[in-house]
Amino acid sequence: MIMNEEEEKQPKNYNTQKYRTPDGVPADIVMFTLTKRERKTVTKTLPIRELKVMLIRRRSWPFAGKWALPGGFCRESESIYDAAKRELKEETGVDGGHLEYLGVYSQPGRDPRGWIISNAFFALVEEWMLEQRQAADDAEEVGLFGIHEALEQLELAFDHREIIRDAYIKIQQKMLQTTIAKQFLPKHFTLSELYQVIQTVVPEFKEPNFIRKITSTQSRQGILEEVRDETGKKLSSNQYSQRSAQLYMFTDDVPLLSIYT
Amino acid sequence: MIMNEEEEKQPKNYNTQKYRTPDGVPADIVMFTLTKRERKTVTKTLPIRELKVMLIRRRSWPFAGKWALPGGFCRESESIYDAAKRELKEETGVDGGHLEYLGVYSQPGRDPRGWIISNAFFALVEEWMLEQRQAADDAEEVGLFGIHEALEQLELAFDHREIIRDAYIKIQQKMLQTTIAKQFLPKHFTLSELYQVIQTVVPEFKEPNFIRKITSTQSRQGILEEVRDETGKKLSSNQYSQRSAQLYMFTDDVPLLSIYT
DNA sequence: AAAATAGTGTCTCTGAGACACTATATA
DNA sequence: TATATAGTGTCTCAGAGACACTATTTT
Repeated sequence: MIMNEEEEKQPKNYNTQKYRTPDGVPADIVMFTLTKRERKTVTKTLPIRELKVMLIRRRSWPFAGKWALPGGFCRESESIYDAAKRELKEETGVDGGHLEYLGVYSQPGRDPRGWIISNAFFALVEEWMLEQRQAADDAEEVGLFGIHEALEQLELAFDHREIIRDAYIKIQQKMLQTTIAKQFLPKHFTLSELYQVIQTVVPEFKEPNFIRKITSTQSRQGILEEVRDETGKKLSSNQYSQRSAQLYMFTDDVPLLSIYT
Repeated sequence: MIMNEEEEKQPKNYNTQKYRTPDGVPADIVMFTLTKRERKTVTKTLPIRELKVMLIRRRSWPFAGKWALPGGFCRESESIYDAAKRELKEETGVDGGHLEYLGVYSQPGRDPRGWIISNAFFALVEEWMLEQRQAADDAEEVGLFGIHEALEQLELAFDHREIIRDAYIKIQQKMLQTTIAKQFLPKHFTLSELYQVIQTVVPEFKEPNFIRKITSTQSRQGILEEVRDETGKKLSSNQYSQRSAQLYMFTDDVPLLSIYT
């Protein structure tokens, strides 16, 4: 911000505490991860994937014993996004991961401690980041829950059920309309893996001709690219199947969708 | 929220003012309107439309004399959305209009008055609502500016340029991906009007076969519906053209887009 | 050979895109 | 009659959807 001298002088009679002010503005984070569990079968097969949410069991009032989103109060010297980033790092020990703003939760009475306005984020992190966290700080009870278990069976603190529900809706939208699937995949992946990741987050997604469409249609060509070696030969992998499958990677293209075209 | 007795008892030693707390959490609103100006031509023609933003000239420190978004501080007894709704009503005198959350602005130093975290909204209102406002309260200087004028030429208070830019990006996205165009149209409208509204908000939008596509394609049939009278006869209007044009209305369908299908 | 997954051939039908054409009303 | 806007005829080609088929590798 650029200001000139004149307007920068704060009037002597200006009092910031004239009105009741909030008691705190925390950032709470819905941390999603996609767990991968190898299946013990006779033949090679894709691992079972599951969308999970990380929660922390509260130890003190209010909602002691209930599960809650990780989060922390924002400080005056940082933006709310910075606070969320700091919190994410504290929980995972890692700087990376997708972190995105979700919304503000300000219903009066949502926090018995006072007038506390929460800013929610969601993060997509890798499973190992959370495991690291659990090892580092075993003073706090950390849990990884399937999204439906968290939403339907757990006793949650504050309005965190609502926040998790909103985050789930948003991640499903984003999974179909952006390329965040890449957050849950290695750099190079097969189309079956991609399909499985999409279906894990959005079970309703069904696309019988998925491979055909994604490879043959002009409009989709932009977002995926075949992986090739130095000589230009296409690379494939048979990690999860008998016949080896072509490897793909996301490009940096962000497709723009419209209902009118 | 349902709580049992036990956990609801606030510990005596709990002090909500242990830490520095924010000095206020306002809701600021980017109020968009689409002005319609009749053209004086020999033949009937569509009015010229323009996307405008309503701003208020600040009278006191800080940023006295600069243009700013309308807004007001949130009270303890209301949610931030309620505060925005209240503010919108104060400015327009009307309860209606599309009001949607935009995001939080919390960069340290953004407000010289202290630690003030703004929650931005955008609203789509009709022009007459703002005219009413201007008449009601002539103590305050109100201005309607073209979006590009506001972004590129005006001296704006706080970080309001950034907020307006973000709101502009969001309204453009929403215009293409949802049916908010209906906020800028009468209940019944012609396809030329719809096309013009879309182009006014998103100048890059070009669709030579617009009428053909929107009427002939299955996937689009869901969102628009022909207007008919009681006997089922299609209704048309020649308000803006020689030959009368079919009238349409939006259905309640919300199309779900995906980059993978 | 059987099984499992990857990927193709091929057919049908919808719809996008282009452009010239017709239709309706007004100056 | 000229003009302005609304809307259609028609052709070509891309691509969606279905389903049987082939390809590759492991058991």
